[in-house]
Amino acid sequence: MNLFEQIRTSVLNAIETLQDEGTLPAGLALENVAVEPPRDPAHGDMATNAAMVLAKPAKQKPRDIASALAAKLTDDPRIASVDVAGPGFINLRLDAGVWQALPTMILKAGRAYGRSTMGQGRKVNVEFVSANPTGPMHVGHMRGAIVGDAIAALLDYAGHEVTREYYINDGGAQVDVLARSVYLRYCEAFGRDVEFVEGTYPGDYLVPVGHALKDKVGDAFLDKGEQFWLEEIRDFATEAMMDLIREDLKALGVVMDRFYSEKSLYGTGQIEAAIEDLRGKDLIYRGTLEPPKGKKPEDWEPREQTLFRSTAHGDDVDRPIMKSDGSWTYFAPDIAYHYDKITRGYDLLIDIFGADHGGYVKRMKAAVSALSDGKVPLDIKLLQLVKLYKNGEPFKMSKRAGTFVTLRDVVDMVGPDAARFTMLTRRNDAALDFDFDKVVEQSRENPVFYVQYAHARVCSVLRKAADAGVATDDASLAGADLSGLTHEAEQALAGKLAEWPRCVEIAARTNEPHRIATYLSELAAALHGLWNRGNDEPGLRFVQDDAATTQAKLALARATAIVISAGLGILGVTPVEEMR
RNA sequence: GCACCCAUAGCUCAGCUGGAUAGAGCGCUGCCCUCCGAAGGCAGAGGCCUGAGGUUCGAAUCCUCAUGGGUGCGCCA
Repeated sequence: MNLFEQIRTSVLNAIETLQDEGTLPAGLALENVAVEPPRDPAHGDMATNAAMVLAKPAKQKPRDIASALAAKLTDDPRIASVDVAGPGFINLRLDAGVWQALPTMILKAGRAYGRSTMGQGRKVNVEFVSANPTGPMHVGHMRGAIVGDAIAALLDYAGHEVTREYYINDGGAQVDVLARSVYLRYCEAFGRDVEFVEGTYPGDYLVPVGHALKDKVGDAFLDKGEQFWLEEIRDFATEAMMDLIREDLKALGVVMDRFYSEKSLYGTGQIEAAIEDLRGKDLIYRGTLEPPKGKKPEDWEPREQTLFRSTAHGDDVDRPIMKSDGSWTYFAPDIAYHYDKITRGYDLLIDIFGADHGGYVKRMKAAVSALSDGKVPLDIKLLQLVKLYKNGEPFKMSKRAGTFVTLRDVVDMVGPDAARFTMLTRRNDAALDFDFDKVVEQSRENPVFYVQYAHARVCSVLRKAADAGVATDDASLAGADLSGLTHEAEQALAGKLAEWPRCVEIAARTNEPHRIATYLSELAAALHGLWNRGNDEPGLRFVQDDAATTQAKLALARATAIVISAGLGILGVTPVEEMR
């Protein structure tokens, strides 16, 4: 399926032949032998670094190895010509038939073209969003939701068994604050005057929750002390907030496989069990931490605490897991939660955090390393800020003034597709500019539009051909004879299509979905490029006078649309059939 | 003070487990629209890949140091 892998196999076979002949020594490490698209298309269709990689271990000159390899590679019927260039690159030009076969293969495979088995069914847990259940989600959560969902989809496409998971922080003090805030709204629902003092959430999104509570319990909690209602309102309010969050996620097109409650870890012995596991490894002890140098907290005083020896697993200092009053710190349930994930048998854990949680990466990795005896890797993606703009001007939001941009606001303004694609065009560790006007702008500079437009153009030309009586279903196009597709612009597009499986594997290996978005922009550019050439050279247009030629060209176009559709599918974006 | 992240064209950013002459869009300059969708197209100028060392046949990419920016740093999650 992956043309680059197929040719790489051919290169490896050629190396083996040379080894059998004694030209090359046996036992060479071949992992670094790569077959890649050349930087400059003039160099050919593919290039391999084999000779340069093998030169040192084989104790031969790279150019000599290259010449010997080149001679063997010409035996492969798919390889039309071979030449040695530069320090020892072997440039390959493939037989035109190889390119011409590609669209046919894609038409037969559909969106499965590019699927990879590299994951080998390994179980992966992607934990993302995990916003506190104290209010609606904002744009920062949105980037996390989109990136996490795309990573999950990407790994699924690359052959992993993926679970999307959300950790509900419903065990800390912030849900008590939520409960008190809802209590105020509840009182308000009875016409009382209330005051939102320091330490409560004044947002009006709690107004309906207060009313709902009134409907449920009547005046049972009115004029009662906190001890009578705190627990019940906490549960009620948390559930209401989670309903809100689930709805927002749904509006974005994100569906979690599991919501995992922090509270469920308390009183069940799970935290204790995780800590006991660490204690059994001699990683828990009583001790006193040094104050941080340089910036010493005002109220610093030496204190003996229960600590996790995270330094034994790469952290800078050991971390407290218990407060002085004997209750757990937030870190303890986090440890227990990850212990649970490990126990559930995942081969890989991925956490998506905001960049402001960067300080917790080392300790979390240390915990997972300790709990799994180094067997389960934890990859933590830190997401940088999203900066909002409106028409080029910074869009300031201030919680105090109440002009707080929620995830829902953004989705309502630009739609889930534009929001998702735009959020996936940048690396996670780069800050992202999000301009409300630009993400819906229909122009070359907006990649969302550019990629969608390419897909719509193909759909449009297929409709046009169908109107002219050409059979344009995938099965018919798969039967077309593509031997007439010899133009370099057509081959460039086919070459881009050949890169798709490779792109998927690189993106999946690095957990970087933005690579899919970058690839789609390039693929769209190749399609638009070919289309534009058709303006000057009528022979390159997709719809020709005779049906057979038209079908051949449409096969290439339709294959492109299939790959765009598959790529957008990973990003969670719906491909459109027309732009109107 | 320490840790982590970042630094690529005037601007916003890509850059493949290290590969050949570092790419795209915007902006700029010059051409082009009787043509399947010109909500544009083609061409051109524009770079010490922050700096200095190192590893390597080969470094924007890996390592060290420096500089500049972001984030965080014991009973908040």
